[in-house]
Amino acid sequence: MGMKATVPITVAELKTACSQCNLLELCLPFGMSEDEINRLDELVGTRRKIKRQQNLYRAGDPFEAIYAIRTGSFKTDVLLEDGREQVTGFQMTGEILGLDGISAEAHTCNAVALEDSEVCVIAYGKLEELSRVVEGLQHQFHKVMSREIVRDHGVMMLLGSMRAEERLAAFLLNLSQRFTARGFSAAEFHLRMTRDEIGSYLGLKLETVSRAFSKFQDDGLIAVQQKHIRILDIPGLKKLIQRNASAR
Amino acid sequence: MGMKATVPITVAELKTACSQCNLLELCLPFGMSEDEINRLDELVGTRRKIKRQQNLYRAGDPFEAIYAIRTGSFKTDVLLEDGREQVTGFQMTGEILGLDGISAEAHTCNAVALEDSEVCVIAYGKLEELSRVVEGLQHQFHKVMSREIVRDHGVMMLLGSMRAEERLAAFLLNLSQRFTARGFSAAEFHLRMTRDEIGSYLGLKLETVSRAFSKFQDDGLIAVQQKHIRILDIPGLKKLIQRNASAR
DNA sequence: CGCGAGTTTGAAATTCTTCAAGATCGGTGG
DNA sequence: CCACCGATCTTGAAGAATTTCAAACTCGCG
Repeated sequence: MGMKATVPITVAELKTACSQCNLLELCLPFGMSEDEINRLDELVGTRRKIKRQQNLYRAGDPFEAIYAIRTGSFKTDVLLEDGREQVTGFQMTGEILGLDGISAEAHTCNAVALEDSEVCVIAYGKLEELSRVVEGLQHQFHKVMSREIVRDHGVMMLLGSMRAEERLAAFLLNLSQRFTARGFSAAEFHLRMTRDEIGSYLGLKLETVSRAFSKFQDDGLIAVQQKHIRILDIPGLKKLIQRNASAR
Repeated sequence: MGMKATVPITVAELKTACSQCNLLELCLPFGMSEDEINRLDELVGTRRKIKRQQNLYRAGDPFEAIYAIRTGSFKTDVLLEDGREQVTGFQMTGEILGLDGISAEAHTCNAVALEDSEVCVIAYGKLEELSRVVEGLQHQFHKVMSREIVRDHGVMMLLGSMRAEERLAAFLLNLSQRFTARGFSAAEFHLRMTRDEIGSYLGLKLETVSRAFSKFQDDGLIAVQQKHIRILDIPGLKKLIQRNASAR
């Protein structure tokens, strides 16, 4: 096991050049010039595979890196002492995980893979360093963080002001839109999360989620078969969110 | 009204040196070296006074600056087409407003002064520029954004997994802790927001908020007199949050 | 083929909201 | 100086939404 400086390494196995990545328009480099993106190659140290149900990180883990999802999907959640779980988000390819850790130099939530997944590991120190010289990277990184804040406000709106069916409609439309952005069907997809996880995210019990799914099916808005969803009436779902003027 | 280059200007009226500010440990410069803080003087362009009930910015306004609260307090909210309001946060001195605007170069929520207030205007372009050369500023700014994300997750926990009384208890404890950090009493303070605004923030109707206040008073946890709050039993409030194991 | 995790559905219980009516407060004008 | 006004807050009672509890169903997998 001697170390030989000349041992050839298949770099592609370990590192991922952002410039070669097909997730460019969804991920951190979005909006950067070609020139700038080429300077990002040192940014992504390694990739890391995470098996379904495994943690990418846990609350309390020291913060060292943020992660860009290359394949697969995740949920993030926070736990209360008494065991209550709140899912704070579901993330898919191109989205960034771990931003919560910057504030206290430790992660504050758990990130769990919903399926076998792979992430690009972006050492945070390197990111700060590089974003001091690559303006586009600095700006894009700020945008990513800000987008997360805006997204969170949307979830608050959902949880604080919408009723059960509106929440689920908003959730489905959000998924649909994100699948579309990734080149998948807007109308047909597989849920990677359980009813319980959806419920936790939406502030509802799993039975309530299930009932809302059934109701949508009865109303001809969607076709559900366990985790397989087909949206039949997108405008109908949209109307649901905006019309029910009665708040909670 | 001729312009004379030699007219003496009382700079202190227009600009605020961070290095002279008593909010240092609460605000953006927190954690930076004295040396670094001295390089911040060009950062804060002007101060701006906002009267009670007036907007610092509105959803849709072009994004140009973030704001540090010097005096007073604010709420931020998002509105749905049908008029529903979701208060996304209450901010006090030293806290930063406007981070939501970075993502789309336009603000996505409204910021309204809850009392006559004053903010430091931090031009965003200048902030990016300066944070490329002042490492401490870069890092602190990232921390501020990350902290906002963590805070939002806490609100999601609140809205998604707690019942009415738990939410109010968590809200009061959070206020108490933030007042303490500012050198005010942890146990006695004036609420700057209405029951309706608290309700919107907590995902409850104002009557529910009022009833929870009354209940806490009956239980000897607090003394309420309209907006004046005296907390009598902080451990009691804390227990409320963690003990009620039954989730929603 | 059967097991178990995840899902659906029903009925009762609970929490929160809605509607309605008074009460309280700070400020204003006679 | 005081009565009154509007805004805000409190409280009660009825109603609605969601949860809880319980039981049965479905599907993929060993």
